[in-house]
Amino acid sequence: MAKEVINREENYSQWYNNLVVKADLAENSAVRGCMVIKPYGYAIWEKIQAALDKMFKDTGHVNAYFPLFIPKSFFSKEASHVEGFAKECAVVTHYRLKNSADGTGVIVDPDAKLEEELIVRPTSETIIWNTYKNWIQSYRDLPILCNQWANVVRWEMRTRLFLRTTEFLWQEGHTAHASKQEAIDEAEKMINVYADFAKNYMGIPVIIGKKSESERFAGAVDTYCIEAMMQDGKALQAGTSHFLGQNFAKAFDVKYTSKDGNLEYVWATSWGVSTRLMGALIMAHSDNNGLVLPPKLAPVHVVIVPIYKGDDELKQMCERAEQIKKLLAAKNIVVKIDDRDNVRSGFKFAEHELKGIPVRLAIGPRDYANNTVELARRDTLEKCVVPVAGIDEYISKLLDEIQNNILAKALKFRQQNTIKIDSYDEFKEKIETGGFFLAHWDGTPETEAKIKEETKATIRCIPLDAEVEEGKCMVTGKPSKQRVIFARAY
RNA sequence: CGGGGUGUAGCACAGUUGGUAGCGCGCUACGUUCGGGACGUAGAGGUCGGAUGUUCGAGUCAUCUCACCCCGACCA
Repeated sequence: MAKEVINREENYSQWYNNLVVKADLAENSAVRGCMVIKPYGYAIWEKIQAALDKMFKDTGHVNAYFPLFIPKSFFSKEASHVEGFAKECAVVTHYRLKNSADGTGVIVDPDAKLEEELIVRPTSETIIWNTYKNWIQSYRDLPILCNQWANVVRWEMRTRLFLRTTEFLWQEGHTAHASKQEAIDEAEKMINVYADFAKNYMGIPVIIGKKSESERFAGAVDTYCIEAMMQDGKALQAGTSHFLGQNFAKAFDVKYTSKDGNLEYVWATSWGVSTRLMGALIMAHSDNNGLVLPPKLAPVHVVIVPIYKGDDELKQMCERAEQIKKLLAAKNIVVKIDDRDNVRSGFKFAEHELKGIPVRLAIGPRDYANNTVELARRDTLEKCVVPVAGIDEYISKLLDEIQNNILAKALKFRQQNTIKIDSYDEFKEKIETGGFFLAHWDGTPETEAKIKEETKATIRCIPLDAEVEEGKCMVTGKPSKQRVIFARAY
C-alpha cells in the first residue's frame, strides 16, 4: 500500500508530502502555509534541539529569549535589512476585537488601532540589537554569546511543508564582539558546528561555503552556509551563519569603550537553523518504505514486535521483550515494545519502517524456545537471527554502524552526482537531471543572474575548502580563481 | 500576484443529459485468524469548501469567494 503512494519516479514532491503524512510527522494547519508538527515529528525535533543546544553550550553560548513583536520603526534602521524583509512580514495593527453589529461574530475594533504597528519577527536582529545597546558599554561586556529558541514568521508567497512554512521553529544565535576578526572567527566556528551536526547526527554530508553577493542575507557582510544534496539531486540550504560587520551596531548605535579609551562600534554575527532540517532528514534518507532515521536522532532506537497466538503467548513474548528492553536500556538504547493486539505483526512491521525506527526485533515462539530474536535493520532492510545473550553489545555496535552507513550512503550519492564542468552547453544539458556542478564563474552578479534565468540553477556556495585553480568562467570566459557550486535548489 | 489543477464520510476517490448521496480503506460489534500491511457477517458515519444566482428541482450549470497542490515570480 505504501509503495503505491510513495512513488518517487512519479512526482518527488507528492512522494515527500505523502511520506510526511503517512509517517505521522506533520500536516498542514488551518492557517495559511503553517504546519502542525505531530507528536512523532516533534519528538525528532526535540532530539535535534537537544544535540544542537549541547553543541552551542560547549562552545560557550547561553540561551535567552526576546519578544515576538518588533516595533515597525526598528526595521527602518538598517536599510538593506528592510529591503530583504519588509515585503514578507505579518503586521499587527490592532489590539482588540468586538462583537459585530449584526451579532454574527466578531470584528476588529476600529477604535483599537495601534499607534505604531508591530511586526511579528521574521528574524530578531533588530530587537536584539536594540536590547544589546543597553547591555554593552565597555570591552569588558564583550563578547555576548546568546542564542534563542523561537518561532518566526515569514509571509512567503509559496509554502512547502517543513521547507518553507509561514511560521517555523528555529534557533538564532546573536553575538557581539570587540574585534572584526573575533566576529569572523565566531561566524566560521558556528558554520562548522552546523556542518559537524549535519554530518555526525543527521548523517548528511554538507558543503561549507560562502554565499555570493546576490544570495547573501539582508544586512550581512558575509553569509556562510551549509549546502546538502537531496535524493533528487536538488540542493537544500541547511544552515547559515552571518558575519554582520558593524551594520547593526551602527543602525542601533551600539558602541563600547575599548581598553585604550576609544569609543568603537561592536562587531556582530548571527546564525540559525530551523525545522527545515527535518525536511532535509526526510528528503536525504527516505526510501519507498518510508523514513530512515539516523539512530542519533531517532526518538525510538529499537522496536520489539511480539509474534504470538493467544494471550498466553503474548504474555510470554512480552516478558522476554521486557528482559531485552532492560538490557538495552542499560546502554541508553530507547526501546518500544509494540504489544498492541488489535493489529497484526505484518502491519506493525510496515508501520515502524514508515516511521524510520532503526532496528526492529521480532520474538515468536520459535525464538522464545531458541532464546533468539529476529533482527531487522531499517537502513538496509536486512534480517537475521541473533541470540539474546549479548544482544545489548550487538545492538549498541549495530546502531553505530547504521549511523555510519546512512552517512556513507548519502556521501556516495553526493559524490556520484557532483561533477566538474567547463562547458556551459554541457551544463545546460546536465542540470536537467540534478546534481552539484563545480564550475568557474567570473564573480559578477550579472553572469549569475543570466545562469539562473537560463537554467534555474543558482550558486549554492563558494566552497571554503576549494583548491585554488586558475580557470575561465564557463559563460563569459573571464578569469576565475576557483570553482563554485551550481545547482537547482529548494 | 500570473498559469494549471483539486475541494464529496476520518483517509483516498467515483458520481452520466440537472431528478432518492456512492465505492474502497479506516471505524464499531461478533466470529475466525495472527512469523510481512488478514477474512467473514452486521452496523455507524455527509448541511457535497463557502456565498449568491438560474431552475419545479443543483454534488452537477453560472458568478463570486476561500483553502490546498503543481509550475512561475519571491524566498531559508
